[in-house]
Amino acid sequence: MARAGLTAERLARAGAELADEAGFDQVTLSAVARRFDVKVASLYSHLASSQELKTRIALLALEEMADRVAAALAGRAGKDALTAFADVYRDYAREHPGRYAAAQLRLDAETAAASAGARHAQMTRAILRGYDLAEPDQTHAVRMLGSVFHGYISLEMGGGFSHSAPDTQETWSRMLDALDALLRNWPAADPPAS
Amino acid sequence: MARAGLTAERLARAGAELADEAGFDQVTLSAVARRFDVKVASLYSHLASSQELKTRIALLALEEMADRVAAALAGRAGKDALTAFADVYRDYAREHPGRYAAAQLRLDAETAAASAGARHAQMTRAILRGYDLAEPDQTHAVRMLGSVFHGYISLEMGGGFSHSAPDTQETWSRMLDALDALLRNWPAADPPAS
DNA sequence: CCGTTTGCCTAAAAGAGTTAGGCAGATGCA
DNA sequence: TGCATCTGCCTAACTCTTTTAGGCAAACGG
Repeated sequence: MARAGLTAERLARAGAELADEAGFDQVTLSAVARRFDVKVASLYSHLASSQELKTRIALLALEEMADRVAAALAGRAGKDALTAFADVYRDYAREHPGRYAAAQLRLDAETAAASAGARHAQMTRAILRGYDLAEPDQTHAVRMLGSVFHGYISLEMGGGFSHSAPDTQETWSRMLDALDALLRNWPAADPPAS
Repeated sequence: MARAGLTAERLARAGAELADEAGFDQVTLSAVARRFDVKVASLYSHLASSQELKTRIALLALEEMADRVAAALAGRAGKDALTAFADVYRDYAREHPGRYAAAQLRLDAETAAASAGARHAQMTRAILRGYDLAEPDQTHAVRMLGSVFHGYISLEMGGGFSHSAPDTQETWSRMLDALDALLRNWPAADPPAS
């Protein structure tokens, strides 16, 4: 029988395309096998399980996003960097909704350690170099930025802000303005009541 | 044969418990049927599909959260209200991770309209009464709050902030301080560069 | 008390994941 | 080049979940 030239990487790439086209929850060994015109069981020579396929898609997405962020951050600082950083994630999620969803997959500790996760953390922290934040506030701010961006994107993609008055682009810009203002003027612990 | 006394509501409630115990992705008609010691096909007298079960769990969770938020918001204003509001979501997610996950389910338009979603939106807006924000900034702020809380909780539950230095409770408090400060001093559109 | 409704049943099919074992094309070594 | 091994894809079989069709008996309404 002719060999199809399968590889874990090729399977992951096909899975990523399928995720973007049909949704991450439609990513299945059967669907991928169909795409290569191959029997499902054949995939087990390259993947240990359906879970591995999903994990590989997640890792692929994390790498791609990290690469884009790195490129976007080069030569930028302050609010310029903040905006570029945030836009990379939002744009990526719009271009590759399935991959973005995959990237939210909970990875086990060792897989996470080997992922591009560290690069993301590092680059998020790099954003803050343009602002004057000492530890532990820097960590708090890193976590807050991650939360806002991830939360916004997932709500926007999930239709949470559906068809209401100010469009979402407007909110996105104003939110970045607000975050920039906040980072430039990060409040001291336990601020006065008023 | 003895009747088990099944109801869509009872099934949803059992599904919610199962979700909290084993994860929302483990919620399956088979598992719920097992829990009632009933054959799977019998569930179809009460539910049109597995999807309906999931949707009902989501609606249940949204209701429960809305009730808790309403109770927490009574008699509070300003930062006090903001904190109570945020804590309700975070505590709910910790107590009922499966239900919280269910609440993130994408609902179709009519189901969403009939859900407690409107109450959530309304109460989020109520938080801002303690701050001086006119439209459209109010909407931007509502969306931002939703994003931060949802994003933070999902990252925290997904292990995104795992075992790093300042504990997550500390970040949560400081983030609320920061949001309070931000809302009290919401920047005008397009702020100066520095 | 009887007829209808309805709740749970069995049976069956389809789709997904997974494992075991086989065959032939590709690869490697003399 | 020739042969042995390896490896990639196959068939077969089982499990689990979802869903539909049709049956039987308990509950219910007049």
